[in-house]
Amino acid sequence: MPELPEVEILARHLGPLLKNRTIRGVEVLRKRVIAPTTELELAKALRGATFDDLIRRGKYLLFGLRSPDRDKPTLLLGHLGMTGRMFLIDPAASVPKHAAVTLDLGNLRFVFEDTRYFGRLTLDTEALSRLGPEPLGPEFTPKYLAAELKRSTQAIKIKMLDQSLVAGVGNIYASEALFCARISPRIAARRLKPAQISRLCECVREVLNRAINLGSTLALTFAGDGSSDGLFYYGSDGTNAGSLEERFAVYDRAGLPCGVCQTPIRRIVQAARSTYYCPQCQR
DNA sequence: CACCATGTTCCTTG
DNA sequence: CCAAGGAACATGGT
Repeated sequence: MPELPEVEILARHLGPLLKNRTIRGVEVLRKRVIAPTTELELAKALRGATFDDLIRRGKYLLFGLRSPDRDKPTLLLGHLGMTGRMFLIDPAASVPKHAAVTLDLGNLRFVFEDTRYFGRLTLDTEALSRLGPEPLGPEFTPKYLAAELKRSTQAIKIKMLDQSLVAGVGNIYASEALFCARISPRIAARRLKPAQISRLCECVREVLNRAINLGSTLALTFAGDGSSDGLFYYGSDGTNAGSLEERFAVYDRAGLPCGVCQTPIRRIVQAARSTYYCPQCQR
């Protein structure tokens, strides 16, 4: 569940649940997800530490912890990769098959589970230094975007996925934002006109905000039960998540009619990833 | 068996 | 040095 809106919703839910809980033990089941931190370093930094705050930056989660024996707060960086999830379970309950890291919180167990193990939970915060501005923050302006795009020959869709351009937009919302802005995903970034850049800037904010607002309305438990614990965006469960077509105008809708002009939505491959767009509306 | 999947990093090429 | 392209990572669903 991993683009900016989903990470934002997770942070809002998990933050209050973790606040003031102290870590009693650390269990690493997949070393690769904590790299380059070692098991020893992680256990040393986290055991006895207490959760303070949880914020999102791009698609990253930043856990702030305080320790009785340390002056400075400890920062723990999380990333969900493609399939990562984080939730709290009863310590007596079984740990999921692809659990990568678990934290003993006494009467609760924090679980970071990730079937593909592309995610991260690490003390290494270097990745943050490579991130561009927050799309919902004040730095992400048409002026900024124009300056960044003017030398790039890359297709705008591919450029939107560049986390150093803007942090948090992924494959789904890149397609959605370009549809909203009526811009062809194939056009070279440097060819965008000022009016298009302004629309794109606004549309990025709009699609992300709408997804966050939708996520805020859902009753999520983050209990790891698989139905309402954060998989609000793919999920079989149309019950509280709403169907895909209610949420996405073009993503995963190849062959289905465009909601504006009825032209069939097209799927193309760019940088080895699917892009969906309306060939009529997006010129 | 084939192809597809919400992401990032590393290596190569130009 | 930089931009861009592609492979790798790992597992599961269809």
